[in-house]
Amino acid sequence: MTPPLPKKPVRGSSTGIAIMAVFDLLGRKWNMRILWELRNVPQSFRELQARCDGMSPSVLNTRIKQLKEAQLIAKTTDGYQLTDIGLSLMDTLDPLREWAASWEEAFKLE
Amino acid sequence: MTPPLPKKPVRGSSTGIAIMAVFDLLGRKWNMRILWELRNVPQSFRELQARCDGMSPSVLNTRIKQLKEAQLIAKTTDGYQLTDIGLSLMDTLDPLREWAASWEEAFKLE
DNA sequence: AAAGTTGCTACGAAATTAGTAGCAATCATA
DNA sequence: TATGATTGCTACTAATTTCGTAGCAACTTT
Repeated sequence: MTPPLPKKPVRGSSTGIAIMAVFDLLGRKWNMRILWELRNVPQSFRELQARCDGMSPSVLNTRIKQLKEAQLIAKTTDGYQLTDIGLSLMDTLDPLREWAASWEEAFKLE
Repeated sequence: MTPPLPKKPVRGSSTGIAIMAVFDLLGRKWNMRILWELRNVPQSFRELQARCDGMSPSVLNTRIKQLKEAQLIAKTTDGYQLTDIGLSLMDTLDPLREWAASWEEAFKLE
């Protein structure tokens, strides 16, 4: 399971373009959620697991490894937390919240 | 495989919050990529498949169904294309390109 | 009318994800 | 300082997802 990193991509993408690596990384189950849950507070393994609906520890473990390798999170004395780049990713993904709301609206109008 | 929709989520998320449905939907392999490839040009099934590195037609087919159900794409005489909401999603995701570039930078500096 | 193209389904194999159990290390409490 | 709880994580199996190939019916093109 080659982890997606820029420059040396990844799962079914032969292009080598960074955005494809992003799609690959974020397209794996739980990755966005994990980063999202870490956006405000550093958390321990088990805290994180709990916040992610009790996701299985084996998967969480591999996700953590990949996200660390991708330099999006790091382990500190406070637990796992976003790196600067990781945080900036969450910042650029933040408008998703608003979009999600309008998406939801669209469904109510049916 | 319950498809993720707002209000009635989804795979391992019990919250019911729209953003979680987004994470679920976009967290499935190929979904972001498919939307991304459609952002400028409507495309036929086989075109789309080709652009997505020849992804397997069975998966593409189920993805198309889900994305249609989520009202992000629609089938027209020109092929599959983004709906308005789908397009707005791509707009809010657009800054990812720039982020990906800086992410890549961070790796070069190692 | 023959040959190609397109959209899609079937189906078995491979890979990913889930779930449960458990264990060594640290921490807290008594 | 013994005891019990908590934490971080690994092992292992089962379930689900994804892949890959083959193929077919409905068009289109020649």
